Amino acid sequence: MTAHPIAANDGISADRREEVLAAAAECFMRRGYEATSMDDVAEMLGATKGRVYHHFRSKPELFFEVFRRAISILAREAGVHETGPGTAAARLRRMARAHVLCMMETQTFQRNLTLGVDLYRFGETSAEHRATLEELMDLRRAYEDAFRRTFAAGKADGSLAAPDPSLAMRTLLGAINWVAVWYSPRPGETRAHREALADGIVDQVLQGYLA
Amino acid sequence: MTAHPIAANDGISADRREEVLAAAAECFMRRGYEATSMDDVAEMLGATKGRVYHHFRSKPELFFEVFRRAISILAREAGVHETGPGTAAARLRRMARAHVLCMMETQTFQRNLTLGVDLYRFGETSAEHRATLEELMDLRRAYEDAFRRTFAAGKADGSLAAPDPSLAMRTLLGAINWVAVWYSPRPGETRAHREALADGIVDQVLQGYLA
DNA sequence: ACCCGAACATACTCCAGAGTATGTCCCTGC
DNA sequence: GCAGGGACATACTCTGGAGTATGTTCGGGT
Repeated sequence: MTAHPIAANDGISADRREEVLAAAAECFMRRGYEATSMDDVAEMLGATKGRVYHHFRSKPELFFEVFRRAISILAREAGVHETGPGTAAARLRRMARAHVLCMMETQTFQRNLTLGVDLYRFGETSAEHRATLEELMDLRRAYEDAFRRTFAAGKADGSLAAPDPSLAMRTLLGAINWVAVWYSPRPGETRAHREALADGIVDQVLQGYLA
Repeated sequence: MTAHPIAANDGISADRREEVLAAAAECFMRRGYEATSMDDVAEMLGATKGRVYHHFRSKPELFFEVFRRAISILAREAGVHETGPGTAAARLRRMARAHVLCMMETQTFQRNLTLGVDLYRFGETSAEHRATLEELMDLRRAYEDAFRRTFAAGKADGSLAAPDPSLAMRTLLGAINWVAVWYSPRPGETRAHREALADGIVDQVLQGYLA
């Protein structure tokens, strides 16, 4: 965070924390939040609980970080395309395409978004955690709103035909979020291959919203 | 199952078992599988664990029954429309519409389908449970295949334009499965209201696949 | 050479929750 | 009217997992 005299040391430390975060994402994605034990996360690292608790205060906070990371990736990769050249339809296509690629390439993080929403709906978290969850849900809502706004913009500039932008956003996001559920990378699969697949998906799905 | 001398008694008993099943579905949907305790299910019934364990041998078996019920509802309500009058596009529309209505009206059961798939992907269930899970996944696959076949039929009869029926099935199911995630019934909502919403969703989503 | 703190590992505590064993009530058939 | 079993409630056991307290190693600063 703050500038330390030895920047190199800070970078190493951050990397090791990152490893823990990635292992946690993997575990949470596979077994779900509750079924994942802190020992599971440690085992995946070839380490012990000590290491995990050294970097994260508790299991909820570890999960929250995974969630936060997932959204921040989406916002950076896909959300940025909201402001860009071309019609609303063109921008929406770029957003959706980037979103699908995120679902495929950072699947371990992205699948935790759904888990987080479930946790929110009827979590028994108390006070402090509740507040954090609210904040995370706001981040998610903010990201989704980019899609909603773009649908509305498409209605205005005539490039999209969405009677209900809110509903359109939900069906579109449903279709492309679902990618994280069924997609698994083929061995020896290249980036170009994924891009082609993403294009195919987006082409088909977006067909329903074009003017 | 088998015909008993006193049919009335059997019916009453079946109803009480049904109550437990519904309570379990509600709990599993809210908290997820692992986070739900057998005491939670009992508490929702205003009863104790004794009652739950009287009707179901274990927690996994209870969940499996919920899952099985969810698919059987889908197959009965939506799957049956695979064989019907009209073009493949018309049949697909009826299937999708019924599917969406199931997502809204039997949400508690349907949301457990996703949980089941997650459980399957990396469950630590052993031997017997593993076999049951395989069987349940087959049931799900069989249901999804109805959509896949209908897309293929639409390619043949010229009513649908799906280059890849398998991919089309996935994006379509993604969009309409997602309904169970975001939909919650408005107070005082009528069946007609839900049907209108379902029509709106299906109209929009199907647009992308029409020839 | 020594100290200190980051970065872990080890060895505990403690509770929630699955499963069980047993008791209780009531209805039904004889 | 009584024997038996279905349909639970009560009262346990026992393990797994979150969190903690304490030990250990190692690299850098003085």
